[in-house]
Amino acid sequence: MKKGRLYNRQEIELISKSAIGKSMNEIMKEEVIPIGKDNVSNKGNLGQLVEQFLFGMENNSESEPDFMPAGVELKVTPYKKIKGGKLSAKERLVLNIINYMDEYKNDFENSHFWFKNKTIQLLWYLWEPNKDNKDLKITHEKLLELSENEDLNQIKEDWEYIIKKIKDGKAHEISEADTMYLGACSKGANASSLRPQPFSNIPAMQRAFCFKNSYMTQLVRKYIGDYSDVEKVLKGTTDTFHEYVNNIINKYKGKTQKELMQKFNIDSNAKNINSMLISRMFLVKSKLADTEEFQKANIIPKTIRIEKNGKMKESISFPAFKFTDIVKQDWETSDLREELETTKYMFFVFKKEKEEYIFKGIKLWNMPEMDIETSVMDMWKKTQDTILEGNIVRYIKDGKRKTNFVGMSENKVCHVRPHGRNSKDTFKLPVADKLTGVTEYTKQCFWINNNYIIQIFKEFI
DNA sequence: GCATGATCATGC
DNA sequence: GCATGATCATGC
Repeated sequence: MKKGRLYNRQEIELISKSAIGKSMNEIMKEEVIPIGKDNVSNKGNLGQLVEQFLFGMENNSESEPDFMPAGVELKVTPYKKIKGGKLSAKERLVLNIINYMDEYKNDFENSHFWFKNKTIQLLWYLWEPNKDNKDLKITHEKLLELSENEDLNQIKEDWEYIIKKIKDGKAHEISEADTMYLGACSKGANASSLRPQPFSNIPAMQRAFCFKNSYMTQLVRKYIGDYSDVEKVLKGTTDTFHEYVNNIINKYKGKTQKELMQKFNIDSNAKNINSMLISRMFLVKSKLADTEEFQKANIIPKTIRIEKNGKMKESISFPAFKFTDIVKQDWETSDLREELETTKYMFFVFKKEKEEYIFKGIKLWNMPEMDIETSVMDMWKKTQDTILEGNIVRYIKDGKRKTNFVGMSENKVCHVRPHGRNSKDTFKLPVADKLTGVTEYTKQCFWINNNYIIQIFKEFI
């Protein structure tokens, strides 16, 4: 039988199936193929170990697919259980590094991305906390043929978007949140892993193509479990996501809130009335944010109101954070940084004219890297310090506690403010507050400043 | 009118 | 009962 890199597609699939139900330790014990044993790394890099012990391949960093001439790329990737018993990808799937100097010369069909990744043999393992990597079990496999994939058109559109940024001399402005399914994630230790780009003198952060974490989560749910209850936005249409969204927006643009409420037969004075309206526009029963396409692309819909004077009264809230989580994290791997780098926001704009809010359209936006790495980082680190030092309450006046958290006037992009049912809705503090001695405090969250975000809505004002 | 603390209505 | 998106209330 042929070996290692020379396996054909059927053999690759067969061997992959034979690994199901086994941990790396078990596979290594079997010693089916004891090749390359001398340079086994003990770091527990499962991808490398699978290559060596399951397929008998030497480690390589070739720029062609792992199996040649079969043209199959091997990927070993984790998923996990999250609350409610649902499954989720644990990581984005990192594909090939983007060579800014070369990749733009190609069409999608002869791109390096396509050459390397058009056929991917996936091996999924279930990640569990506090377990050695080599004890985690491989549970599922799937040969992913991108050419037959229902998402191919979107993936191609994403690839072209990234390439266009390179051609425009804007490789340094690329963000993983730019695109829907195929992203360009940063690769390298930190922001100092810079590379030249062909149409600008500004060095750009090294990036790799990846399937976004959100996209991988949907693959996990589709091929491993939990898929049935996910509602699709695109039903019985050949439109792409963006075309479909545009059609819907054009249909309702210019209508007043009252007209929309009548049309959809909603009578409510809920604070989230506008988000109820947009769910109805898209004909979805669940929340728009919970639909397959929004989940896969990690797009979060938000409604905003612009007042007659062209300003927003309110800032934009995030879910409450846990004080105990913030102190455990580093900025580089923090939840907030991860979210801002990978999330695209779809703002549904309602503007007040005369005495009525009118639906004006949508704006897709993700926060520029520059703001994340300066203002947001600054706020996050100060928040962590404040909690760690137990230095939350500054003083109390009229029964209201003034805090030392970063305020709106202190930071151009974002701030920290309460976010709970009321002031008694609290989370535990890791360190008791010095002034008051309390060991729990009103839930807080990060907010995007209204006077920062308003600048992106110029076209609606 | 802005900044900040506080809270509401919904849906699961 | 809780998380969440969204907005209200008040003092300077």
